[in-house]
Amino acid sequence: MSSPASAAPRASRTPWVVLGLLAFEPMSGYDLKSTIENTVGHFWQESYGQLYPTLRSLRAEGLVTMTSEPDGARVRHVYAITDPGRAALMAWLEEQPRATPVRNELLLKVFFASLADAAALRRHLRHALERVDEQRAVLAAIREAIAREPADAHQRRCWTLTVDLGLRNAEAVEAWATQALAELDAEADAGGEARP
Amino acid sequence: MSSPASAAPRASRTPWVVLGLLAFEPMSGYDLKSTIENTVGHFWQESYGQLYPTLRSLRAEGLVTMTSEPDGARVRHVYAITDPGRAALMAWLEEQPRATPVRNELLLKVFFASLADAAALRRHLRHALERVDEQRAVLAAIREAIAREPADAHQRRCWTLTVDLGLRNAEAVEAWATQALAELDAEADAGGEARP
DNA sequence: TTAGTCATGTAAATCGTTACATGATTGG
DNA sequence: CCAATCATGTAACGATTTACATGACTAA
Repeated sequence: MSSPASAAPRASRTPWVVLGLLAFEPMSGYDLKSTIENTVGHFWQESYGQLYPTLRSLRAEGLVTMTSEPDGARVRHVYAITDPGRAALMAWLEEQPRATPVRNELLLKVFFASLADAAALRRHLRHALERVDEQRAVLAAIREAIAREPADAHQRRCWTLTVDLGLRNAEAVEAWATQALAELDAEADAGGEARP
Repeated sequence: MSSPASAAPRASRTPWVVLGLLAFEPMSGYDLKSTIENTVGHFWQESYGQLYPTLRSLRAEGLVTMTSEPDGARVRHVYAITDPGRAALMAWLEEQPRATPVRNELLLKVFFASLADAAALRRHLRHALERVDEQRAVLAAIREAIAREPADAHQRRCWTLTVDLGLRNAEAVEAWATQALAELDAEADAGGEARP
């Protein structure tokens, strides 16, 4: 008795990012993309291929409206959140966040590193340290963008909190990779191997 | 002149997890699933829906072989890595890891928390602290599983390194959430609001 | 004039999860 | 006998990315 598999429930968070940002300010799809990069970009990304279809369906559901503003020969499509949109967003914000599955390719290569040559592991660890610096620069830029934004204290605090965890994670990776490299050096010295 | 979009390049890392584990020991699809959970589960997950099709295509490419071992009335399908499979795996392990996009629903709710009621943010932070404890238990179990495994020192070190970063990340979240809750309390006291 | 950015999207393909389907074995 | 677990998968759907397509505006 095989009834058709009813399959996956709606799980995309894209609508919520969109509604959240539109709750601060009406914007175009293009603006949404760049605002996402400049604010939540260090822990959340969206592509145009997700954004535009999402805007279309949110509009169909009545959670956002679109107005066409003439801009020279072009037309800007500005989206704004509606009252039902705000209500849906609030309800979602109250819900306990679902665990977002973590996938870390660096750790995968570390886990299997004993199958490759010994230099590869060190290389990956040093590369991770370089990326920590880049990440710090990204976080600093976001922090400045927040500082420039006219917003009340509570709003600013919520935004800054996300940067804070980003910094702590960067520190965790830095301490981990540094210690790992030091231990590998110590083991190599003890084993009498040449260090690359 | 619209030639058909050639679309996404092969980006799945599932084949590499499979090849990596089979490089340690031949296994069935079922074994792969549970081994993944017990070893790399804290930073990498795979579903049967990914594993079985991947095993099929790896076999078609000659990177793994399948042997059918009778097991009572059942048949166990045991997969083993081939020499070309090992070569492909080594080459991948040498490559610099691509950045795996991070998506964190908790931070999304924190970022937008000023749009919801003030209690929700505290609730999410407290919930995060609880999940840190669960995560520590998972990591401890994996550490024990590694200790039970007969493996050489270097192999064991690589495996343990992944657990170490997991622990550091857990500490980062704990420190962050604890500090955030304390600061929110201080602000609430200063503002004269009731604390939930 | 040319590079860069603003701006709006679509098409194709792949990635990945969830739910389903099926049946044997094992321990209590 | 029954529940849990071993064991092997597939179907359907939804999520997401990448590449493409198009064109206006702007500053050097």
